[in-house]
Amino acid sequence: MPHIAREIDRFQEFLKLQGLKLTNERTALVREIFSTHYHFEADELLFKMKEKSVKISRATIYRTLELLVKSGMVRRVHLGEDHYHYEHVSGNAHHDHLVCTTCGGVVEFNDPDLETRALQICEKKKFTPTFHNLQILGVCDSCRRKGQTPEAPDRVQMIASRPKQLRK
Amino acid sequence: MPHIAREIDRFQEFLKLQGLKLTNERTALVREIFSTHYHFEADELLFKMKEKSVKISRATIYRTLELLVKSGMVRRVHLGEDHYHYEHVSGNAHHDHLVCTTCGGVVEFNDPDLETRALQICEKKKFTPTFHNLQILGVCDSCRRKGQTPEAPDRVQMIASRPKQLRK
DNA sequence: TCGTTAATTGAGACAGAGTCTCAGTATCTC
DNA sequence: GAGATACTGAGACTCTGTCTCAATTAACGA
Repeated sequence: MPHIAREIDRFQEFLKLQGLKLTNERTALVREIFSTHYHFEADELLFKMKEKSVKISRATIYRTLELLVKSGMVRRVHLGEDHYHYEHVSGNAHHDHLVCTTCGGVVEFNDPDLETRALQICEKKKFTPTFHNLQILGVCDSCRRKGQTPEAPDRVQMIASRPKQLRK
Repeated sequence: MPHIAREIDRFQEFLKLQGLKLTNERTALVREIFSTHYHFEADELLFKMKEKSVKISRATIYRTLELLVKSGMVRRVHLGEDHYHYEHVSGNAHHDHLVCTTCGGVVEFNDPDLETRALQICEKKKFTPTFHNLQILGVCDSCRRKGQTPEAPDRVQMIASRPKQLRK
């Protein structure tokens, strides 16, 4: 997979600039993240690696994710749950999320008009923005067809989440 | 304070509809939330009550907040930290947040154009929205004047947070 | 290729936010 | 006022995430 090799190179370059090292663990994680996952949780990554019998500790997972975020290759986002989700950044295009509170599905969108408007608001408030994060919670088309009706606005606080894997 | 009495009534009405009871603890929490705080954390509330020598357990705090969220009187929001913040809903006007990553300050804004655009996006994606949550992270005017420069976009992940109170 | 040095790793302790259980207590309704 | 039922507090527990420290490994130069 040439595409993944490129990501690994990109990461290595970043590491070198910081005087840091590319290890087997870091390589394996970049490979995993950029090959299959899109939105994922740290714990999920830990589980996947265990499944593949690649031994990587929780501490290393979190440390590597932090580096990937710093390098700009991975983004840390809130999707309405009480912990972080991560997503890899391939096209570099900023985007936001529609999160279905019924099935937990996530749809991305990028809307230049919305971005522009957000910048105008910042300007008006003399605020220097660096990052923004918009989640719209609701019910996706296919869940709605299945008869799911949305909760009253402002009361939706939980989204459907996958069953937890065992920790150890 | 007639205004707070009204909020308590509102909550009681909600509780009655659900076959639930208004207790001293719940009343005290509504009073606290609607009298002084605006954005607050569960733990902060716990601490304030302790300070006032009103004995309320953590479990009750969380249980009551959940009810208040269900009733629509309180909203649960992410402000860029890894745990929830709450805010009471008085005017019922939806708003979003500018969060300063330097001082931790929060500025609210409500922008009809932005809301409209968000709805249009949902329509296009056949998504039925119920709630949305937009945080713009960056540096506020007064911090910028003090010479704080923003981090590179997409790499800002932490915001300044107040020192933690002791748990117990 | 080898040795040195400094970064990295894993195990497990720790911390913070939030949930759950259960026995004792308070509220609401009649 | 009594009974039924919901509520509370204490503390155990879970989950996410961080930290420490001894042992390991990558990277660089000779």
